Amino acid sequence: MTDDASVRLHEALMELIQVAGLLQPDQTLPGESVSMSQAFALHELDVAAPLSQRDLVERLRLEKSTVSRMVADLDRKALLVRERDPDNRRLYRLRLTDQGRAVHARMGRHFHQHYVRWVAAMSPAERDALLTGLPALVRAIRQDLTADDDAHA
Amino acid sequence: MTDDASVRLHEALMELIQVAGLLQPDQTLPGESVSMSQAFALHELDVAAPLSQRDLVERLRLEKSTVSRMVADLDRKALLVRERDPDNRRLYRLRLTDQGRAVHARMGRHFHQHYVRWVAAMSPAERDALLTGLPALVRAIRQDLTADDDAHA
DNA sequence: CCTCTGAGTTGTGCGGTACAACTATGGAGT
DNA sequence: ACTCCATAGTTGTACCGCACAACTCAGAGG
Repeated sequence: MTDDASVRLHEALMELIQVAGLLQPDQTLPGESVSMSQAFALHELDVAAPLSQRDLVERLRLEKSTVSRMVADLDRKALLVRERDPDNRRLYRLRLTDQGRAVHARMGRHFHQHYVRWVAAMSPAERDALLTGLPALVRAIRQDLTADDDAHA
Repeated sequence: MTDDASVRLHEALMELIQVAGLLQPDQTLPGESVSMSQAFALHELDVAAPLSQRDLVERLRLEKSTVSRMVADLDRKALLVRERDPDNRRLYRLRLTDQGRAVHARMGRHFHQHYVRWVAAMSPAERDALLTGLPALVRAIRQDLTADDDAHA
């Protein structure tokens, strides 16, 4: 039954959260002074620049004031530049600097090392299963979220 | 290659973190005033009581001072009782109260509703894949962690 | 005894977040 | 044009969860 599946999913997700150390404060790169959320912001901006702060608010699901300070901090660290959109001077056009891209790349490589070890500790069948199931789960959660938003609107 | 798998795992996990709202502050039950870590503590104590605070420190991977205050809070809320171990009065023997168990059960049911919706939004094949891959991932991460601890010791 | 270890507590500080109130830019409606 | 409202971003403030360090207290060995 799907009920049993839910229970097992619950267990597995709890364990994942615990084992991944998601209860502790943000930790990204040992030497790097960027928080978890900042790392996500760098990623978003590396993949799809330019973005406004409003865009980041939606993608990171954070409050605009939080994003405002976070972006200001990244700017201070010269990881991104904020130029006003000439067509609409209310908006920023956020772009990573070369340094920002470099930090993002370094973090990527760092995490990659973990993932490689994890993948190596799994059988091919388990790996395939994970890479099928995990994206499906993300899709399912997204679906649930949008349904919720619609109901709320 | 396992390299490609790592990359895809990276992507999937990042999306999971984002979509699950793990960047926002702790949120457990809408009406319940217990934090994420407290919820985990309740779970541990419901499954395997009595536990000492030292046990919780290990299981939750938190600092002993954090656990101390957390337990004190749960005690204040009458969700658990702290009795000293008569054989060794340094240790506590933490046990949930009936109310604590009730809160844990309510939270369980609440999350369960989410999981049911998520599972329902997945195909049977995807569901099976997830329930194969996720525990395997947890096992792989644990393996990696213990290997790390050993190297550190 | 005296010292050493281990469980738990308390003082303190920090980082990340939200909420509310603010400024400033732009788009309508009359 | 002038007013009104919506939107993008900023600033003040407060909270929560966590770690680190220094402490107390109970037990074990010499």
